[in-house]
Amino acid sequence: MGQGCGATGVGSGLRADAERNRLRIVEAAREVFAEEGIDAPLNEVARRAEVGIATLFRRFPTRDDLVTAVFADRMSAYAAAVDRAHAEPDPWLGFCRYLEQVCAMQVGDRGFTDVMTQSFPRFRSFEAERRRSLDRFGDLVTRAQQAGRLRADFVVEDLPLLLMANAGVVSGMGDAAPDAWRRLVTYLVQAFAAETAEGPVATAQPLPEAPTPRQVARALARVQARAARGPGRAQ
Amino acid sequence: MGQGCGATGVGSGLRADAERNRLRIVEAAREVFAEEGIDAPLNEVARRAEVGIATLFRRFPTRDDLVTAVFADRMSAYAAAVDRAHAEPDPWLGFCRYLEQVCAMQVGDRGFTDVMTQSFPRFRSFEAERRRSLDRFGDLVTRAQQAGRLRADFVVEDLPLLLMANAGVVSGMGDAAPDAWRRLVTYLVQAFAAETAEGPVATAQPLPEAPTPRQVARALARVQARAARGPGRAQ
DNA sequence: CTCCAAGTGGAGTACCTGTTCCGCTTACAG
DNA sequence: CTGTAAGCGGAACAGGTACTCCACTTGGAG
Repeated sequence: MGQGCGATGVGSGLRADAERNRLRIVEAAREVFAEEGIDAPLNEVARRAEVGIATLFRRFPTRDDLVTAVFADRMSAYAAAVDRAHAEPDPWLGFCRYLEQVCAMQVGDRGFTDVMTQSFPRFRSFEAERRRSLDRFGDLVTRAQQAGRLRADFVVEDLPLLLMANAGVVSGMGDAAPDAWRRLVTYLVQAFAAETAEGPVATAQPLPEAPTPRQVARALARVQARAARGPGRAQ
Repeated sequence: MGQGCGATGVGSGLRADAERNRLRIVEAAREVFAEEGIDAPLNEVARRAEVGIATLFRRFPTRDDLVTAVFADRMSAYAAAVDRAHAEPDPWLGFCRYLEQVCAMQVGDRGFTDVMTQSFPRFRSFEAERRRSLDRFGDLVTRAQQAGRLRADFVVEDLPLLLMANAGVVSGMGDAAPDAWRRLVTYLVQAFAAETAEGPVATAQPLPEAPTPRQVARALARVQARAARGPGRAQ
């Protein structure tokens, strides 16, 4: 007698109206998160989706479930970027374009910036993708170094460094100067060039130690812990 | 008959016990702001000062009053740094040291980072000091450029850019990698060197437009507006 | 010592956000 | 068409923070 779940065709297992609401919620969350970051009030998401708050919580019991659903496709794009970079025949150009693309992704979407800089370990579902991307980025680095274009003391951990710096500029400048980040990235790309490292300035001032992978991991975990402690404030 | 205000000696105009409490509050706020940023709950400040919440609000009617009191001396230090830089005989060294000092000030004090990156226009009392510092920094820039050590396309608006980038790294890495910011600053200093700008990489990839002073001002104002709208969240 | 204005602390109010509960509605299988 | 489980919405509860009010205490002038 009536197991109810009709499953009209796909394996969603949701009633048609429920599936429709789910999509409305994700769509609304995409907008809200982009504007206010992933800590935006969920009330607002439900309101914009024209859905009761309970419906939102029923479908996405935790904020992270919602974030995961919202940014899944962007994460794929992030993962795809490194593959595109590998396809580029010129190692240095591939390296530079990758940095620029990744930084560009942080622009105009505060939510994705949050996900990129604080939230990798927070969302388990993204961890595998992130790890793979970083590995592939390592290949990119090696290739550019062997071509003699990227300085030898560049390490993969400089990528999170760049992402955090870029996030600072993006969130600091906001829409008042939406292209300011390009200037930072250009400065840094020039600093990353092998010839810069061989110049007298660089020789006189050696690069300080990069953060270790463990340190980066701890840093990201710390942000996660802070977010867990208090879902408020933060800014 | 009794106008009450004894004024023990200095012009504080406060009763002795009240003055004592004021100091306790500022001291507590200094600690709390350093740890949690300038949006930290004021409850916590009052608790740590062992003072009733009403006392805090009576003495500092707005959060900004408290922030101003807490960071007045640090702002003086910030202003003094540019003078020290001018005293340095080598223009390039003075320029570099200034950048490093200013960035170092953002480390280990989340509150000061907030004040430096979001809050200049928010706190009128600091506006004059900031403007003067930026002017003096402009002299530093000119001097270093005339010495042929600083690239000609460097502009004073690159300083807020650097501060925002640095703030991103400082808050992102936290105490997990407390020295990571040095690596960013070193990269950037090398990028700022004149010889870097003359290299083939820089020539191939010209620097994008810097944000105009107006854009920077608007960016900072925007952050102020957001902070005014909702004293929560942020993080 | 007396007195009172300055000062105090904590309870109270208001607002915001997260999260759950529960009675009502509806899609859809039979 | 009908029954029912899935789904729904909003009220209610909970916790945290900003800010105010007011009855009580106290420094210090005279």
